[in-house]
Amino acid sequence: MTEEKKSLNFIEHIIEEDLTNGLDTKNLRFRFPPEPNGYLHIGHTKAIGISFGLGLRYNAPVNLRFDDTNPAKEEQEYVDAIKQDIQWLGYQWDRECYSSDYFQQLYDWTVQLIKDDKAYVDSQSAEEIATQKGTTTEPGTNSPYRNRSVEENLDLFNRMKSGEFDEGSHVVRAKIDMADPNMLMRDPLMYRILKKSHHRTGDDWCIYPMYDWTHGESDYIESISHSLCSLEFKPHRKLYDWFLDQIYSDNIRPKQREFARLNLSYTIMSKRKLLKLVEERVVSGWDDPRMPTISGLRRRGYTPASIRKFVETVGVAKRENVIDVSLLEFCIREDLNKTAPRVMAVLDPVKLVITNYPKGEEEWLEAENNPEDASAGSRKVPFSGELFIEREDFKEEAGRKFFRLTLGKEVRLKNAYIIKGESVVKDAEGNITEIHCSYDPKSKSGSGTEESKRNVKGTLHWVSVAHAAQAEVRVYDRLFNDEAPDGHKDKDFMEFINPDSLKTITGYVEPSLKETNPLDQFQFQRLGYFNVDLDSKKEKLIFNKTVGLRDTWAKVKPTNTNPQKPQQNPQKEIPAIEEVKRAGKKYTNLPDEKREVLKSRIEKAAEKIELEELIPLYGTAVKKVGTRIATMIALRIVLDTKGLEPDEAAKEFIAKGAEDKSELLQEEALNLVKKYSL
RNA sequence: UGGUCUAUGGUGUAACUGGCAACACGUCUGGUUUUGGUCCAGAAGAGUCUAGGUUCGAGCCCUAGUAGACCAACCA
Repeated sequence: MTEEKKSLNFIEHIIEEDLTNGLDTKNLRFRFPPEPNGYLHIGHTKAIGISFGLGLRYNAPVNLRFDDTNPAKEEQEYVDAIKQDIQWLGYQWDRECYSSDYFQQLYDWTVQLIKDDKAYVDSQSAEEIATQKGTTTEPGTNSPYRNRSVEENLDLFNRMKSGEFDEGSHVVRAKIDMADPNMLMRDPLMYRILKKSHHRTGDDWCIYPMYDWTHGESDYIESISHSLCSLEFKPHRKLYDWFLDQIYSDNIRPKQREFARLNLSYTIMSKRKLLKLVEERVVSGWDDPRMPTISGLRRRGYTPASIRKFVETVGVAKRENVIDVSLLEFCIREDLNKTAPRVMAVLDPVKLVITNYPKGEEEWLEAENNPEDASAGSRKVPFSGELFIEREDFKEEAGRKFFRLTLGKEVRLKNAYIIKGESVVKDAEGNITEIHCSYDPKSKSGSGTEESKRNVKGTLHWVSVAHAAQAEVRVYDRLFNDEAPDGHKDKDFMEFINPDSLKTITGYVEPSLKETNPLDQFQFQRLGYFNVDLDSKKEKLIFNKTVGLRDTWAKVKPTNTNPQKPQQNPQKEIPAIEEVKRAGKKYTNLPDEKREVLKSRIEKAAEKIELEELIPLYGTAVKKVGTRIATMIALRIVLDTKGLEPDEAAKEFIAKGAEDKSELLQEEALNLVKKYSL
């Protein structure tokens, strides 16, 4: 299609196969079916990305379908939020559908099932039905109501619909098999009575269909060709197909396929748990920038492109996975690096006085907006004799790896002059209150002088004290201290909440930032990417830190407060005999030169092996030709280095090898035969 | 305990009909750079969960085992 030669994931393989088996590309149609009972989060973007991505790839329509069959939990507010989030991500659905649109059709089909003796009304309590279900190891038992007559069932179902009965008094069940090893096939519920008002159908209905009875039929009604969902629905597939069998005539037959859901390290994805964070005020709301919700990410400064790239990069497969947040961070940095204007802001200020700068002077210096984008142009920033620089950028005594400002050394002020540290002023406690320096007037950036082109090792960002604007800056850290907060059986995820996930600081920003709008994005040079918060106003600027710059310096600093898990792969100590086996496995499958490498590896390992150690290998080695060869080579070396004659077991092994089908093995064996004249 | 699914560098995903295990992130070098960013060049790191089988040849096929996940809501 559009891309060159991207490898296909397993779902694309399935589709390709269907296509070669005669499915018309025109009949391809997908769907994204959220339940409107909460906000979308980063986990959903995988499902969204898969279905909408397939739509784009095959130029096929994708329906947005709200799976709204449980009025107890669903609200219009969520419908609206979900639509907004999907649009913001940049995807376009074909039709906007609702499962509730199919209530009548579902009802009619149920009547048909009852007539066909495939469904019945059960009048037991929920508890009774549950105990009859049996367990995963024991079959269930039939309901006493299972053999009601068609007429009675029809009558009861009709009266359920008309509101004659209380909640919980009757349900409709499919008549399948109470002994099926798949629990979902043990006469699953199709309808329950729910006297609740629905956000779309109001009080039209007081019976509502269950998920299983709704989903496949909705797919069928909409002519969905491939119905993609996450792995926990795998057991539902059998039921999905059974229900489809009952009503299928000749339309497109939808196919459910399942993929592994997305897990992100240091966060949680469950709607229930996210709700708890909101309710217990751990975060400020669903769109708190620390939340993994789409709205949280948006407020944090993540772009649609970065999220789409992320989803694309994580891939699609069927095994459980935990994706490192560093990949998400990479995606947003990559995007923002190309697009975010560079500005200067000082978040932990210390005053820098330029002693030889004319008192009261100021000048407006040219500053490039984005070195990655020539069309971004430039702007003017005010400079004066009193500046703020980052406290971290100065050290009285510095090691040779520190190339920021120290006494007696030179650094460049970004877009300005080269300065040299002269002295410090301290308060009574010994804290530095001012740093004094001198500047070289001829070194002004862009002035064309020789001094302006001089190379100094360090470059510092700064703002002018007199011109800077004050701003509140919210710096976020991960919400949880644990890689998998909800992955512990014995501990609650709330125990892992990071108490320092939000730091609110007051910083100084260059004056150009007074003219910004919420959600505008910037790179604060040398610090990271920041955006303007939704609550920011001209009188009170508020910025969110989206993500820091990649920082290799932070890693070598002794005071690294953000401990990355040390994940150096320890060199595994492999026993010599194991080495021979391993090398052997691969032996026959390689070209000559690579085989030589392997051979020398075997030979080297063999020097450490005793003759007796090889005996167990004669047995297993008979099975695999590579192992046989490796063992033969090892045997040769062992005999050589120890100056031994082959024992009985070895002789037998050699004799077998000399008659082997594999020429490589024969060759090795024959050498030994000759050498020891066997 | 029954059923279903899964197993490939630290992480995630590839490897078509069996044929030199690749890509991205991360890590580490070096270079460029008025951001310790970007960019450029390079390196280390897996022999594909284990044991068998089929095959000239297995990550891929077969058998058994092990480990993990999912399944007993009038939720989706």
